[in-house]
Amino acid sequence: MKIIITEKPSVARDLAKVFGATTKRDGYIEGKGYSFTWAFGHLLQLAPPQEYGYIGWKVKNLPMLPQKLKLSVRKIRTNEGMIEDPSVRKQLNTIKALFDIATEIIVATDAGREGELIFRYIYHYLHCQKPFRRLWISSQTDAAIKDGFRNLKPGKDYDTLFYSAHCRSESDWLVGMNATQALSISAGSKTVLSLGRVQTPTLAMICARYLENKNFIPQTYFQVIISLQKDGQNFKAVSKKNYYKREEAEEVLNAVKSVADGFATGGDISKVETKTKKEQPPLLHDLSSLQQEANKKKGYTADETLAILQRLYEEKLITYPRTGSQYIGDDVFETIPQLIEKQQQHPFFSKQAIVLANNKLNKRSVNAKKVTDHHAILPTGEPARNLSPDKQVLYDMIIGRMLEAFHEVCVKDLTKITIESGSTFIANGTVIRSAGWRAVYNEPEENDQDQPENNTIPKVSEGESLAIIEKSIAEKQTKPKPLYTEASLLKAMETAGKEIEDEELRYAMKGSGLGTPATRASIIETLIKRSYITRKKKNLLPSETGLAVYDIVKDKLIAQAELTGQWEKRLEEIRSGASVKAFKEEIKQYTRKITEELLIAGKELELLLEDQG
DNA sequence: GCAAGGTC
Repeated sequence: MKIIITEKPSVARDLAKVFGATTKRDGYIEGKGYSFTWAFGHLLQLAPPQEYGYIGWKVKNLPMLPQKLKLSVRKIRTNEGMIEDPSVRKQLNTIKALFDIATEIIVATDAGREGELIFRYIYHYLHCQKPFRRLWISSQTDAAIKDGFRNLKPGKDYDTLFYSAHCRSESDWLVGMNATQALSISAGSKTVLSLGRVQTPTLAMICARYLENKNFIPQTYFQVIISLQKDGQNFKAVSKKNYYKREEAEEVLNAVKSVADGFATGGDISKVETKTKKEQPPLLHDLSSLQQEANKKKGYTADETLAILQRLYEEKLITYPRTGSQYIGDDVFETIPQLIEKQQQHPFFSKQAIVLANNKLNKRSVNAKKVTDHHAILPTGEPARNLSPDKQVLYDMIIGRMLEAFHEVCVKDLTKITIESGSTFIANGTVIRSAGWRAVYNEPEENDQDQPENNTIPKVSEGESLAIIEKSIAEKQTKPKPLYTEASLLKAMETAGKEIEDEELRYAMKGSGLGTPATRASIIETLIKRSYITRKKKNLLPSETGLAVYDIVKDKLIAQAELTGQWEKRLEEIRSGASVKAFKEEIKQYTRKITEELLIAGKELELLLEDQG
């Protein structure tokens, strides 16, 4: 019996179907000499400190540096505290029984670092010794699966990938557990003050933005606005300069030769520039972009969106949602015309679905090289009837984005007119020549409010003089960067590291950022659970505790996105063959250092937390 | 009581 193990049940079902295996057993599917079993994510986790004899949270235990970290079965929280998850234990027993009778093991967990770790942890925990081969595919179409099985790789080809995954896992444990205990103990052990490679830089971003916003001193400035007329059509122009004194603006205003001042045509057109701009459609959705859209448009939290998507996925209405790729491969692209055709009955999108059916599809979102473990989120094409309102909203966002992504470019004429009337004024106009993908939602763009755009601008030419029928002064204020919302925080986590100065570290974080698509929502929830941050309307605000923790760690490496960059660089080196030993030693050193620092620094928090009661 | 990672 050949045993295939996947990361999650849905993949096992897809593989079994291709092989024609149809007998459903408890925890696996059987047929044609194969058994397809599965994990559900990580079944095993690094054992908590008490399993090494570090009982209670005590300074004498710190830093906790066990000789060897152990694995233990995933736990769930119950009224009696943390217990082994019985469904996980049961599935491990199923996997063990299958491994015991296996003539061959084929590893089909997701094609990535964590997928490798999910299998290796199971394999080691079960003390399995049998050789295994690796399936490495990034789409679940029949063709991709068949091709993948014809090209199974020796398991050992992925040993270094496992080493890098293992280092990631152990390093997060060592730094996170020790830093958390050190800070919590030295602050008086009244509450859990957690710290970690991902959560602490995330907290730092929220706090830094909050303080920047709070301490921002707005500056008043003035613009002079004129209204011109041509052939009975009005449009606005704004002074080229901003003025910081009202008197200056008034001088400029007074110099404007308006009709009221006795000038029938006091606005001289000195320049007309028109250029055509092609605007590509947005890419297909990945989890993060969808969470951002759902937060902006509907106020859903990242966590809520993920939960709703999981239900849509379990009902087989959408493809795998926890993806970090906004692309699909050519094999999936072949199925797109049918998926679009199915939307021709859609109450809102039918018209554009019909338009698309008759158009050549835009292939901007088609790039097999940019498909990582999973491709972009798509509908499966299964009929979606009677969805709850929440599900309908997200399902429609996925459909809408699919239609946009395969649509034609939007073509616009951008016109910039320069007008002289005492001083220089600028009018900007945008005319959409061909809406392309923008026809899907048909929503106006968000404009830069400093430069009002005229949706239509009459045809004018250089040398013409137009009537100025109105003039006024607009008083404005400079604005701080806005507080983070979940949408902007997700974006910031994704792109964290883009500003890192060291080129190598910046490169190492490219395409990863802080956390992963699957974990960002839970990182935000952790910060809320610790009372580090609160939600206020759409904004995320730091609490007193959050700010106090930030103040203690803000200059330390643990609060910087660079830490992830440094690790990613080393982990990639390990994946390509570098020694694990040196990195592990550095992590130990860093653990000792940060633990020692926090045991001292946390004392500053003790009084503050007492004050809060 | 604690990390970050995965998923029902």
